[in-house]
Amino acid sequence: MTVSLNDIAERAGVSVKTVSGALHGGSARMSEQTRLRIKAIAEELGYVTNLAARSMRQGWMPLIGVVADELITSPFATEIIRGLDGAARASDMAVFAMTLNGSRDVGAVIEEVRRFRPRAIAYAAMYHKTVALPEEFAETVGVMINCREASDRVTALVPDEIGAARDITSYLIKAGRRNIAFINLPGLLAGELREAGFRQAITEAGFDGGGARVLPAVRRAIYSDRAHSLVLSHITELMRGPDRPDAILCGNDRVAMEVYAALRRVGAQIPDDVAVASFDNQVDIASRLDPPLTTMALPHRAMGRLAAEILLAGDTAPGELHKLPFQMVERSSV
Amino acid sequence: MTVSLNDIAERAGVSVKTVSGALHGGSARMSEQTRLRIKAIAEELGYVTNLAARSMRQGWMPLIGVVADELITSPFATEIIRGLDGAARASDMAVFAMTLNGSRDVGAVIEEVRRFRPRAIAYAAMYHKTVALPEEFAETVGVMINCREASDRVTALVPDEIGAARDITSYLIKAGRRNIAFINLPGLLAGELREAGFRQAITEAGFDGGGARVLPAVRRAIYSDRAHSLVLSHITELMRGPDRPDAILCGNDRVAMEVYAALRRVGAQIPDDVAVASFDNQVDIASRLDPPLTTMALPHRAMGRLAAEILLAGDTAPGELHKLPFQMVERSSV
DNA sequence: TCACCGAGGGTTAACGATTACCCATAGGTA
DNA sequence: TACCTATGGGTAATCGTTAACCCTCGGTGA
Repeated sequence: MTVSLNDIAERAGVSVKTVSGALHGGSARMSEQTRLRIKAIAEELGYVTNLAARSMRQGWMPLIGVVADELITSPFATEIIRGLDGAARASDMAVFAMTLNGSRDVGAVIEEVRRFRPRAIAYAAMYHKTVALPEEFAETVGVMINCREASDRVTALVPDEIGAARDITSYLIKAGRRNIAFINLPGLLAGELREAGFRQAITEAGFDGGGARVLPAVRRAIYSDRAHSLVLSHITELMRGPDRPDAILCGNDRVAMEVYAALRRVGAQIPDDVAVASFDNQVDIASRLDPPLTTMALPHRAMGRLAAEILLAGDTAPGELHKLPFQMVERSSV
Repeated sequence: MTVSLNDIAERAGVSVKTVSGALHGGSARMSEQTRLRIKAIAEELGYVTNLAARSMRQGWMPLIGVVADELITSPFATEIIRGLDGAARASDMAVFAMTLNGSRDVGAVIEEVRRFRPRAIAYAAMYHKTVALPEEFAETVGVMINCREASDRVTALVPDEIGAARDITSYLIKAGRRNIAFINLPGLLAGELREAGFRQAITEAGFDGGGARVLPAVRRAIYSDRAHSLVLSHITELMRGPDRPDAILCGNDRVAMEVYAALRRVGAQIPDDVAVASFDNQVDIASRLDPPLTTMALPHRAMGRLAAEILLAGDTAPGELHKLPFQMVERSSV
């Protein structure tokens, strides 16, 4: 059914190895004429390289395996795959992702991926977190993306949450805001780190006494329809209180969306009365809010790209931790 | 380096074929004792099946190849992959997706996928559209997902846009709304079909004269920050005019988001003054709007699942067109 | 004249898993 | 006793590609 090198060899009246050399071996000794003739026949017959067969000799398939922790449900985390894919393609590799949707255990999925003999394996998380990788996979997985392994045995790529929080807070301060509240998402690693960065920037700027407050945003799950209740009460309290903030930094864009709604309820204007800034740059939300939201974009694409580069470089890294910078997207909410 | 059947056979003192039978061949004649002993050794040595090697005999890798048209940029279209994955897994298959990001031509990407010798190939689009597949790939691609091939040579799975529009319109009518405006997204196949369904439902209900109007929503690209300008002017005009609508059906959730903002500007209450309904159920948006948006959820998951089932059934379908029903998600905007 | 060289291409042995076919033994049966 | 069959397992070919090694045939310098 499918065309093999053999078929081409027969048709061309040469040996298989000559065909192989003509099609793939860049430097094989061979007259240009023969090479062209063989290529023409391959084209005519509709030959498609069989990578599985090639992999028998090579020992691996030209694949970067990705074990993804719910990745698929995240709208913007697909950027990770995009970054991986771009860098992989440069080495003529493809990305092969497998998702562990909740119930299944990590080890089993890693083994499933290994059956395809990828050149290297990465573990990617949907949101920044710490992951406990089973002992025996510490050296199977080459890079952790958007997460770190509990005992830091594996090289990890994570967003620089603290730095981003410091940057955006400084930005608010430079914009003249002096009384900044931070509405955080409790229970998330990213939230904790962002809060730490926020505090650092406030302290460094030297006006802690006056303004900074940190409030938890929601208790319910992110996808709950009713999550905004807490935000509304906080905002109402803040804006009606004696010490009105002139800026609100949000734990992420979703919180910002709720903050927008709450501010509207209490009649506050963005950015005139209150500036709003946030993290993530979840495009559908951030660019569509009214006014469009200034936010720190997660370095997902960059993490993907760097991951592929590290994996393909092949130098067994000693479990470093790379913190990648966010990028500020200035819109009109500040 | 990696463990092969040979290594296990040596260790167990049996032949390779016996090991193969013990590990994979369910019904091979063999004492249970031997089977268990071999399995134990395989486990101990950390054996992982080499699917590439197996594929040499089988002729294909246990993969469903997916050629995805920008799929990766779409937050909710990942549901297609999820559906595919679920159904594929039931047959011990994996999904292997490759994205054509704009510049590259379809044929080249299909060939790239074919190099991995997938059992079958699907073509998936990010949003409902018509695709012109190069002539020679009409029989390589087994199923079109969320799109149809221009000349309908390939079995296609698409959302039943017309039916969905009729359903949601009828729902608005049943809710007592009599003056319904449809704010559409021009230039999209889905928009055209939804509009047709809307008109059908209005006509069937018998009160066309009074209320239904169709207005284009935006001219700019979907991701433009300034896209909402047109919506705002339309809504202002509608709501201030003599013939105020009591319901607005939106071309999709993004339009709805802008409609919300516009209605707020003109001081209209949702759903008391105006009910709002929409299409897509883009969760981040629909469930977070205030009030949460009633919308028709796209059957992405179902399309993925059905695609895998069709591909794996193997019966060369004669280019049918399957229209899959949306699911209504009732929230509180109606 | 002859050993040598390089271009061009052939032979063959892997790679790992599967499978069609064959063999040996034990126990039952005519 | 001779034959048959079920059980447990071995042998070797095969899939498509690559790579190590070999062969042949002009031409060339000594």
